[in-house]
Amino acid sequence: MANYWLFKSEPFKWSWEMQKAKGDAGEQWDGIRNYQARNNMRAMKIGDKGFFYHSNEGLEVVGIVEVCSEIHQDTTTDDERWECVDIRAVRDMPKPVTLKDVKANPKLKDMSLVTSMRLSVQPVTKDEWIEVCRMGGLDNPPM
DNA sequence: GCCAACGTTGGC
DNA sequence: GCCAACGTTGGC
Repeated sequence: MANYWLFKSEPFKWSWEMQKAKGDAGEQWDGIRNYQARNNMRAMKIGDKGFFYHSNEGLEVVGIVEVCSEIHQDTTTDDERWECVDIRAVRDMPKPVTLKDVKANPKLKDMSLVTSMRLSVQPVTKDEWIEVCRMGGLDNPPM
């Protein structure tokens, strides 16, 4: 069974458009230098789904991605502590879901996006996944 | 651009 | 192992 996640990126560093340009091959989610975020990636399996969130600018969930590799060394560093997975774009959110929308929804009050604001790779529960997808205009979310 | 939150580092 | 200093993240 798939698990669900949320990947944060500042769009001027790595945007949803750039992610989509990589197509089905995907791209490693590199640059993570935080243990909790890395541990979340270690827990990922191929086929897990995730939200792609624009932080700093946009502040919204703009798309859905899929984990497409096992955990491996982050090739942007020689430091063996830092590993990552590859992700590929699956589809756009028909209607991006903003942080404001998430905060305004009582069902999402325990979501990591609200409670662990600074964590850049977060777990998402199945209920949160379904709810955010619904808000984004996807009644039949990729599961 | 500011600043609160919070993770990491390093001296003791 | 504590905790102050420091650096980074990210919303506003």
